[in-house]
Amino acid sequence: METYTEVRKFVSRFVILNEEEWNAVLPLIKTRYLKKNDYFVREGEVAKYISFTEEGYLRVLYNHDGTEITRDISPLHSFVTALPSFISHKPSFEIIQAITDCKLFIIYRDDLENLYNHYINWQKVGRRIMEEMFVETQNRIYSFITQSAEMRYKEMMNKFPDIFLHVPLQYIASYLGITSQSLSRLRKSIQFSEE
Amino acid sequence: METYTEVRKFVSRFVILNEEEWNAVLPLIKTRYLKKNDYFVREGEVAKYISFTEEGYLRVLYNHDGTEITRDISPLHSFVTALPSFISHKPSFEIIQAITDCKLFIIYRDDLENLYNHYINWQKVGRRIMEEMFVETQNRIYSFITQSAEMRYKEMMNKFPDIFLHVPLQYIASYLGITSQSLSRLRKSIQFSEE
DNA sequence: GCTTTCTTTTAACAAATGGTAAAAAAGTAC
DNA sequence: GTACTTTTTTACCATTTGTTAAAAGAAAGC
Repeated sequence: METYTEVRKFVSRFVILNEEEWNAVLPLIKTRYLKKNDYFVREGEVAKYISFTEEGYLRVLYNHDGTEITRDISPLHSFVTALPSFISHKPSFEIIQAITDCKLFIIYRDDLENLYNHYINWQKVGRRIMEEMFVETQNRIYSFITQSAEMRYKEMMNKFPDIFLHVPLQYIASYLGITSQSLSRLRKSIQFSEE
Repeated sequence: METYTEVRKFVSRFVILNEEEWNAVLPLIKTRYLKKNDYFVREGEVAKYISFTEEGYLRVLYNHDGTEITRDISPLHSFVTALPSFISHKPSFEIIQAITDCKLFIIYRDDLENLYNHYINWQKVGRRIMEEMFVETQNRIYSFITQSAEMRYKEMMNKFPDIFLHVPLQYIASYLGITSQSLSRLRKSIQFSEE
């Protein structure tokens, strides 16, 4: 029997739920395993679930004139979905793919909607998580405006050191907004300036 | 007596409220006028209100080593606050300033919190608006990753033509992530390629 | 209206990043 | 283990954007 310890820890950062509220979500959670490179959301498919990365890393990308643009790499123990599709019920231009083998906890959109509509505190959880993710994304905007690629790279190393152990550099380069050749050059120059 | 037509229109895009729910917000809304260059949130001040720009334009900026970085320019009829401060109750590093004379509808954080806690549908409005703003911000991340400054400029021209009538170019340059000199050069080269 | 201040533009050079191509390294499949 | 595929690195040149400084233009104050 799953205990969903990490999910509960995550949710508790925003709203403290009583036992009834917490128990309401338990029957809605399914477990899904993905192998490396499997898709969680394919291009053109409607995103019907939200997922929590219990184990492993996902990336959110899209196809830009044949080039894969990685917009996000999910940290461990975070919620991920292709939000534009999830909220509009329209086909997703965003693709979600497993970077490593993954164990995901997923909830159907309709189940989540139900939960939201029956429990004001779950509605609040949804709002608070969105607020937090919005602020995170704003900070990333600031980093694009004010920082060089090198600084963005170094900050990412500090903030998510574990990601560098599991995620190909080309995805990281795209996340940082540069080509993998530029990232390679950056890494080389950093290496020399450190020695 | 204010009718808050634009606010209602905005909110209705997300959730249809019944009269009781709608009426609940009316006593919470205050009107505030700002002159050009007045501050809505000062640096170091806690953001105690959210505002809706009934008239005029606000910008969200912060001080980066003495340079003002404009992270956002509010379109007409949109909600604005310094969210990190608003949700954490901590002093704001973000500054919100009037670019033009403004008429704002504002709601105190505590009043809004109350509204959220008494009406699940208002909680839902908050969540849905946050989702939407999050998606908007994600799209801006994509534009930083995939587009040149010139393309970002052109897209902004298409999307917010009114902003260019009211907002100094230096703020727009910062919003686009470039210097005002670079924007000036861009505009010149676009002008020649059009003729 | 004149002066002062702030904003925008211009220019020349510097630095950062992209594009193309190919080699090297690492990972995967059989 | 070998062949094959994918990822990362290297190199060279092109392009974009930044930096510094100054001039031109526009707005604000008196």
